[in-house]
Amino acid sequence: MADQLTISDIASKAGVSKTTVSRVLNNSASVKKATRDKVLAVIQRENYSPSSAARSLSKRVSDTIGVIVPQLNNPFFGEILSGITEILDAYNLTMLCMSTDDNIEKDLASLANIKNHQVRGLLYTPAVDYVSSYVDKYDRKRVLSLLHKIRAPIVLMDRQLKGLDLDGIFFDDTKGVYNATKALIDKGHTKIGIINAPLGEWSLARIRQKGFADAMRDAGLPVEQRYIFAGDYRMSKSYELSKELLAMKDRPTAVITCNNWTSMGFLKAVHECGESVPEDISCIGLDRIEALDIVGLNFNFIERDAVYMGKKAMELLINRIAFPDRPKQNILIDPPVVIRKL
Amino acid sequence: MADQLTISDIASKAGVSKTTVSRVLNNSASVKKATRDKVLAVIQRENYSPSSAARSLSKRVSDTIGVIVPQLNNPFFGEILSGITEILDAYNLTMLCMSTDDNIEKDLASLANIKNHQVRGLLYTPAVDYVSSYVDKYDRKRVLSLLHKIRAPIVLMDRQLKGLDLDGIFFDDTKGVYNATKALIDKGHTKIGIINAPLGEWSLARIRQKGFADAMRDAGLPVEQRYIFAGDYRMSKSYELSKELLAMKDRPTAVITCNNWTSMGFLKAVHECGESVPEDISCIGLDRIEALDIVGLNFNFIERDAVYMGKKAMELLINRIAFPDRPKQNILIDPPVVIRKL
DNA sequence: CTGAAAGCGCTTACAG
DNA sequence: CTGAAAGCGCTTACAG
Repeated sequence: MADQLTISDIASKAGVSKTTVSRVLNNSASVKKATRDKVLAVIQRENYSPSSAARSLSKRVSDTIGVIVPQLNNPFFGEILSGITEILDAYNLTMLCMSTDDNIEKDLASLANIKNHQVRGLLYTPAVDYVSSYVDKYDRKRVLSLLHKIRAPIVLMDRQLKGLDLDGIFFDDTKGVYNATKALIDKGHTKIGIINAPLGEWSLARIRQKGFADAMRDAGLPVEQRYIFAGDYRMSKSYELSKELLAMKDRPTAVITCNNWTSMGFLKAVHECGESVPEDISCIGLDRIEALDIVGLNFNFIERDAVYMGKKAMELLINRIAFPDRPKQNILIDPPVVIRKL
Repeated sequence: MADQLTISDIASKAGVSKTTVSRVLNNSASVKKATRDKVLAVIQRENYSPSSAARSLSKRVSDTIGVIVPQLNNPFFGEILSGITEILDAYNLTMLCMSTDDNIEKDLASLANIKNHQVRGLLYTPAVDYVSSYVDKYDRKRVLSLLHKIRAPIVLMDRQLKGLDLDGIFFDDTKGVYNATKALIDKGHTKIGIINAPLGEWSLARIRQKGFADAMRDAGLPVEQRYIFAGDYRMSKSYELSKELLAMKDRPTAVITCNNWTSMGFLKAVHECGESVPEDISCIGLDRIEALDIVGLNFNFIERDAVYMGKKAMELLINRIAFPDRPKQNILIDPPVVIRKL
């Protein structure tokens, strides 16, 4: 078996020039129908498909898009990827996928990698909020420089980078948490806790906190500092904090948990204390937890449809590739609050 | 800002030839220390990194590995990806990721795509069991031909393709299901059902069924055809079948559910019927369902560590790339049965 | 409608 | 230890 079929092989077998083969491959210039058919037949018969490396090199862009997410074993991002691929295939694009583990160095390395691959576009969930003053100035410089060097369009997913003129798609967490908090208040709760993350580090934490604070303020309720817990959106930390919360003498009667793992940590702590939700303490979490829903556990949540986010992000990117000069778009998805039992 | 820095720019700035720059980039031939340092300094200062397309074209292999999985929104595969990336980064490889949605056409398209990208290797979970007689002969031919054209090493993950001399890593589902069934029998159950998938289509279904049948036989128990349900490893189908099962007059007292979604569908049905596990009917599922575990729902399961599988698969691939001629390896992971409450 | 030639940005014998 | 030159497999002006 010959090594790898090249465009020259096809050209000679079809009795035409490489140029012509290239043209039918790319549907670029007009080729006489008879010629085209002949070439197509050979391509078909030989099962030829062009090398993407060669193609990328001469076109100066590849047929790939980059996807950078902070975690791959979080179903939230799995669903985003799933949404992305739904659209991707229709455009003959391939996904270069990297996970940064919420780590700055890996994030920068991924960005550099993306640059070298000359992707057509990038779907990006930054590992940290580089624009925040919390982040080291040097790291901010580096990320900005890399972002600038990636000539392809970039669409932000789920996490904002304020002040950078980029397309983006986000959930309106402020509204989601506001509505969730309000639901709790309407039910009569006044002592409401929240397990979130450090506001400096996470823009997500800020917008979620805002929804909470706004709702409390609108109801004339004070925001008690001691009812605010800063986790890291991971389960184990949330579990610890929840234990603390549950052990308080004057503890909250309801809690907002700010992502799926935070909710899991909370529920674990509640269960271990022999208590239950919502009998002993109420809870509304950010993100559906499918399994709980299914077994009728009455878990209340703010629903973020991640598959939808992935699809929309990819559509934004496709549009941006097609129309580079249109003003940037930021889509805000309104996440409904689903109350099973308060 | 200049368009894109090339190796020529670096060469001229450093006052050496492209060849020399290439050599320090690749650490290929020996370069005088002074020269190397000079070149390195320029690369550093200019923040240069070579185009991967150009590199791939001249080396005839890319710096990517392909990963083909059937689903991206199943946490099982999310965890596999997560395991893969843990290893990947250390080798400066990038992951091309595709999802086939358990669909033959998408699977073939992905394989073709992988071929064009000249990946260094492929981690592959086939959409269907191409070797089974159930699959159209023409499709089998096509997949075999594609697999053959991908010159890079291939490692199978989770789903076997019997008769093809490939590396692979799998869970010993036969043993897992055997032990689970035995646990049920030891507890006194004799009427045991199983929600699996069609045996012809799925090799996974066959090995799981075998574990079940073996355990029944070893216990001298008959395998009742009407207690065997063939779903499709998706939730909605399992839900339907479970409703049927629960409505049987002489129904099983215990059920084996053959993947995470099958378990979810079953639990949903049980819950909707106002019954509970294990009081009204016992269950052991394949795959942990983290959320249930956490809220103390006493869900029994056969534990498949998907992150571990991803890591090991990647390690197999790395080894195969390094030693192309060693005999192929097949790793069988023994999945423990975790019993919470029977 | 078609083809010869140059070029994309690297690597790799080959020569020195 | 270093460099000039050819080549990887495509695409794209340019010319006809």
